[in-house]
Amino acid sequence: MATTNQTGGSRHTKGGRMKATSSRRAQSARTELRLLRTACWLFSERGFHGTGIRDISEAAGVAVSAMYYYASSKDELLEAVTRRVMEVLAASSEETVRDIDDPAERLAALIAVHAAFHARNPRAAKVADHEFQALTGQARRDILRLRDAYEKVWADTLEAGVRAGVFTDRGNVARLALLQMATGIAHWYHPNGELDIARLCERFADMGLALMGASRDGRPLQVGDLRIPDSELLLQRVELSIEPRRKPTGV
Amino acid sequence: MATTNQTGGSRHTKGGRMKATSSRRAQSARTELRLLRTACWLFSERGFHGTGIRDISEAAGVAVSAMYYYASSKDELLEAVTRRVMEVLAASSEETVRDIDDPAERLAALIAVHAAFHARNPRAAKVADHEFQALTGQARRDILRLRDAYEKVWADTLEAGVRAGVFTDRGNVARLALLQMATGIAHWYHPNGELDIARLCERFADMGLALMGASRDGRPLQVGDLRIPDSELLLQRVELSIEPRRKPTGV
DNA sequence: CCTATTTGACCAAACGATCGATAGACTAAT
DNA sequence: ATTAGTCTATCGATCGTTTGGTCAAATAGG
Repeated sequence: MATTNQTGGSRHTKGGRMKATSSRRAQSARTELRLLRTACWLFSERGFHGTGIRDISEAAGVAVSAMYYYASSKDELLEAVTRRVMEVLAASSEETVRDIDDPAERLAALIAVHAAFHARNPRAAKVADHEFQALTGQARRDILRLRDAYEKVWADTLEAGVRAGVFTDRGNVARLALLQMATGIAHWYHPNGELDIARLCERFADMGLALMGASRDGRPLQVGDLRIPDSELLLQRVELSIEPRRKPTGV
Repeated sequence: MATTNQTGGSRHTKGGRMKATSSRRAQSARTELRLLRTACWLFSERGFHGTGIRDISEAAGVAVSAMYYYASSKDELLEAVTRRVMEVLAASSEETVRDIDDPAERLAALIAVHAAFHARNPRAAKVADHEFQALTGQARRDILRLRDAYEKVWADTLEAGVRAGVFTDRGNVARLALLQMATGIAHWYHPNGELDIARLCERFADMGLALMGASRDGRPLQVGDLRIPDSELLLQRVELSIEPRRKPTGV
C-alpha cells in the first residue's frame, strides 16, 4: 500500500534525446481526473459519508494532501461530480430536443437520452441521484436549480402532448414516474445483459410512450413510428469524462 | 439538550390511589419503538453513515448506552428497519395477490400495494432502498433473499400475463421499470398534494397496465375495468409500526 | 400487607480508532 | 530561481462502542 505519486515519469533529458512522457500540466490534469473518477466510484459504492478521504486518495494512488491540492474539501469533490452529471444531462437533452416539435417524438428522444445517460454513466448517475442530498448551502441550491430546469423540459413536453391530444393526461405524477423508471437503469443495467444500450433506449421509449397512452389517429404510437436519435450520436452526447469505467487500481 | 429518560413516570402508590402510568414492560417497548422510529427518520434524512449514534439517542431522548441496551450495534438498527420493510411489503403483497388469478388484476393489485406502501411509509422505504447496501454479511444476504422473493411475485405475474397474451412482452426490464417507478413515490409523494393515496394507487396501476400494453379482446385495460383492493384494506395491510409519522422531538 | 432483595432500564464518562483537514518539507519541471 | 505538485506527519474533533454504576419497579418471603 501507500503507493504514491513520486513523479515517476520515465524521462531523462541528460544525454539521451528522449522526449518528456507528457507535460507537467497534462500530468496534473490526469491526476485531477483520476481523483474525480475515484471519488465518483467510491461515492457510488459506499456513499458520500461512507467514503473517507483516505479511501479516495489511496485508491487514486496519491497522498491525502494531494487531494486537497485539487479540491478544497471532500464536499467539493461531491459537488464537482454532481454538477457535471446535471450539466451533461441537461445539455445532451436540450441539444437532442432542440429541433423536435412533435411531442411524442420529443418524449421518445428525452427518454432515450435519459436512458442512455444512466446506462452509460451509472456510477456518476447514482452519486447525483442519492448522494447530492449530502450537499448543503449554495452548492445544493445550484444543483437543485439545474435539476429543476432539466425536469421542466420534460414537463413542457408532456403538457404539449396532452394539449395536442397525443398523450393521456396523467398529471405531474406521470413525469415523476417516467423519470424514475429510467433513472433506475443506473442500478441494474449491465452492458453484457440481454440488451445493448441502443435497444435499451428503444425499449424504454416504447414503455414511456405506452405509459402516456401516446397515439396518432387513434392508433398507439411506438418508437418504430418515430424518428429518434441515432444511437451513436446518443452515446457521444451523453459521454461523461468523470464516469469511472474501471475499478480504481487501489481497491 | 441531554434531556434523558430519568424514569419520570408520574405515579405514587403511597397515600393516593393513583394507578401506575404504565407498566415497566410497556414503557420499555415504547422506548424501543421510539429508537427505531428515530433511527429510521435520521437514516432516511442523512443516510446511515451520515447519522451518528449520538444523533439517534439525542433525538430519541435517551443516553447513548440506552440505545445499546436495545440494539447491539448501529448496524442492527439498520437491519431491523430494513427487515421490517421487506417483511411487511412481502406479506401485504402476497396476501393481496393470493386469491387473484387474472394477470392484469394481479399486476394492478401489486402496483397498488407497492404504491400504497411507499406513499404511506416513505422514510422506511427510502432506508430500505438506499441504505441497505451499508449492510454486510448475513444480514445483507437475508435482506436480498427477501427482496428476490418479493420480485419473483412480480416476475411470475408478468410472465403469466405475457403467456396469456394480456401483456406485451417487454422482457425483464419491464419488471424493473415498473418497480422503480412506483418505488420513487417515497421520494416525492406528499399526502396534501394533488392525489390522496387511493387515487395515487389507481393512477399508478393505470400507468402500469398501459406500460405493459394490457388489453382484453383487443381493448386496452384500465383499472376501472378491474377489481382492485379497497383502499382502506390496502392502507391497513401496508401499515408499518416503525415508520416515523412525525419528526423526532429532539431535532 | 409490609419489607428485603433482585433485576430491568437507564445514565455519565471514557475508550481507542478514525475522521476531515492542515503544516511544513521536499523535489523536479519550468 | 521559482513554483507547481506531492510527500510525511500531525492536529483536534468525532466516531462506534464499552465500562461501571444508579435507582426505581418488580418480585419474593414473612
